[in-house]
Order: sequence, then C-alpha cells, then structure tokens
Amino acid sequence: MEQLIEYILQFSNLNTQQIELISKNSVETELHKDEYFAEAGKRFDYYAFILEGVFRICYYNRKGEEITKYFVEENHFIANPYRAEPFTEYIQAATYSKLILFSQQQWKELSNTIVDWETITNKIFHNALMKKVDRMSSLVSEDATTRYLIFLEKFPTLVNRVPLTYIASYLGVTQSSLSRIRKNIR
Amino acid sequence: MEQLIEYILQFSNLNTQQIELISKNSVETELHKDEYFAEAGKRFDYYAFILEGVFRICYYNRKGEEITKYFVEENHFIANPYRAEPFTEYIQAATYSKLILFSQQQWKELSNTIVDWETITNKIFHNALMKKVDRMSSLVSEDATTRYLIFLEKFPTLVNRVPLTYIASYLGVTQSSLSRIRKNIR
DNA sequence: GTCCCTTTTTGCCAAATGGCAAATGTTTTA
DNA sequence: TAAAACATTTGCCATTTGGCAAAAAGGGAC
Repeated sequence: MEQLIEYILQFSNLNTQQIELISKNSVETELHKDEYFAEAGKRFDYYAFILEGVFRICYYNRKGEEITKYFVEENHFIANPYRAEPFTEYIQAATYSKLILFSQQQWKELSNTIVDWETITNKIFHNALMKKVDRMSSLVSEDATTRYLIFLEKFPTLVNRVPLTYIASYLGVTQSSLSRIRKNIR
Repeated sequence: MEQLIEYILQFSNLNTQQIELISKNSVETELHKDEYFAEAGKRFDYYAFILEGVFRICYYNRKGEEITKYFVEENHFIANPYRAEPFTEYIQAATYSKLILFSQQQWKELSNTIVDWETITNKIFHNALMKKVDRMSSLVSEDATTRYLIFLEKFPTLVNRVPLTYIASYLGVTQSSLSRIRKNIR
C-alpha cells in the first residue's frame, strides 16, 4: 500500500485520512503467470495498481495474429476510464503479479470523498497515455533493430522477464527475426 | 463557432450564457498551407479547435528523417494539456486551415466559469488520445499494404488533401514504396 | 539425471521494402 | 505559355524481413 501512496504523492499531496480511505476502499490481490485479468467482450470495471509483475494488453489483428499492444509494469495503473463499450482487447499477467484492486464502486467512493481525486488520477492516466503514444510512435518510424534497442531503453527490466514471442509481437516482427536481431547486436 | 458548439454538445450540455462565454474567450484565426502552428523547443500554450483543414504533428527520428506522428482533421482539438515541458514536436498546417483559438488565460477563464468545463474537455482529449493509440497500434502490427488500407478507412478524406510523402512518413514506409503499394491496389 | 514440454535459434529460400537516381507528371510563378 | 519548382512514379538492385520447419537450448516434474 505504501508503494501506491508513494506513487500518488508524486502527483499530489494526501493527508492521513485520505490515505486511510484509499486503503479501505481497495483490496490486494494476485494473479498467476498467464492468467487473464480482462477479457475481450466482457466489461472491465476495475482500476488496478500494479505492485509487482508485468501485464500485457493484447488483441488479434486482421490476420488473426496475436499482437501485444503494450506492456504495463509495476507502479502503474491499469484502467479503462471513460470506458463506454466492452473491451476489445484482453489483459494478461505476463508474470506472477500482485495488485491493488479498486472496484467501480470503491473508486467512485474515493472520487466523492477525496477532493481532486479525479483531477489527480486523470493527470496520472493522461500522462501514461502520452508516454504510450510516444513509445508507439517510435515503433512505426524505425527499423526493427532500432525498435528493439529502443524497447530495451524504455523497458529495461522486461527482456528477461517475458518471453521473446511477446516482445516480438510488441515490436511488430516475427520471433525468428527478433532472434536474429538479438544475435547481431551482441 | 456553431461548429465548435455542436461538437461540444456531443459530450455535454451547454446553456446560452456558456456558449456566449466560449465565444467571447476565443478568436478565429487561419493558417496557410505549410505554416507552423507550434514549433519544437518553444512552449505551446494554446488550445485550438480546427474548423477547416488538416494538421500534422511531426518530429525527427534518430536517423534525422522527418516523421509524421499523426494527422488531425477538422472538428478536433489541438492542445497540449498538462504540458510540463516545451514541445519536442512541431505542428504544421498541411492544408489551408481555419481554427478557433483559446489562449491559456482564456481557457482558464472558461475552466473557472463553466462548471464541468474541465471534465468535459478532459473527456474529449482522453477520447482523442485513445483513438490515436488505436490507430497507431495497427501501424505496428500490419504490413505496409494493410497499413495503407487502414489509413484510407480511418482518414478517408485525407488521401487527396495531403502529399504522399506525408502519408508515407505516417505509415512508416518510403514514398517510393507507398507509390508502389498504391499502384498494386488499383 | 531423464523425460517432456516450451522457447529460442538456425537454415533455406521467397517476398517485401529500401536506396538511389532518372523519368514523368503536376502545380505554381513570372 | 514557358520555365521552374515540386510531387509522384519507375527501374534496378541491395537489404531486410517473413515463412516454414528442423535443430538446439532451457526449464520443470518426477
């Protein structure tokens, strides 16, 4: 819990009661490697803060290939704010993970009680989205080797935690190509 | 102005005074084709609603190539909310354009006076960002021809309005490749 | 350690894309 | 309208990446 509080404090101040309230309105939970956290077609009504682990957001492209759209690491939120429609993607724990979970109702409780809770979390989500966009845009404009090098910079801890196939599908190359790229770099 | 109001009404209601206020706190302006609206390194403190025209957001990648990160068409906002640092990108009018411009101060005025102005506009910006992410992710996972076809779907009016080079740099292919792809489709 | 299962690497060849420069087409300007 | 400037297409060939299947390497269960 301190981990989450510390994270939020980067964006805003919180007093003791507020911290208490956050704690009361959430539960800690864990997921095993490969477990699905959200599934396509179903509603996803949670807000979650990753304490430990790596998640990947996936979908199937027009050729039916499984694409890793994005990785989310510890100390980040997973959420679908302003969600209107059910998910078209699914979220999978790529490693064993621990998270702090807020139900829709609990989150609302926090919004109603903590002044600026919405402002703070909007800021957090917006920031995260911007970062996402930035990272994705380098995936379009660089060749495969550069993409991999940038991936290593942006997600330095991931290489040894998730299988190469996932990374390949994130970078938009086949796993054999990525394997060759890897070989050429060393 | 009605165009902007109509757009906002999709997201929330506005009464006559509020509409009046929006009108008073903005100016209509135009840009010529190829004119820069925002430049890298400078601060970008405006909120703008595009009445007519197409903008592109660009940057230079690691090889010094000019990359079109995104296109923004009429009936969309251009803004940099929560902007902390100066821009690393630049925004260029890809066609002759008309826009409604809000200065930082004017925008603040609206925030302070119109209840929910921030909520509404956050929603708008967030929606736009999500769409952006979705579009970009197909640029990573598909081959060049499919990327072009998806581009045609998503930006159906753009093909004849902006030069092929811009589209190529958005799709992450060279202009000659895009030219060949185009030929093969017909 | 051995077996089984999964992940990663490799070989071979085909297909896609890039690089460069010339040719062609289109638009603007004087 | 002619010339100039710019945008697009094309040819030629090199390089990158993909597809497929087999081999090798790792990891876990017993």
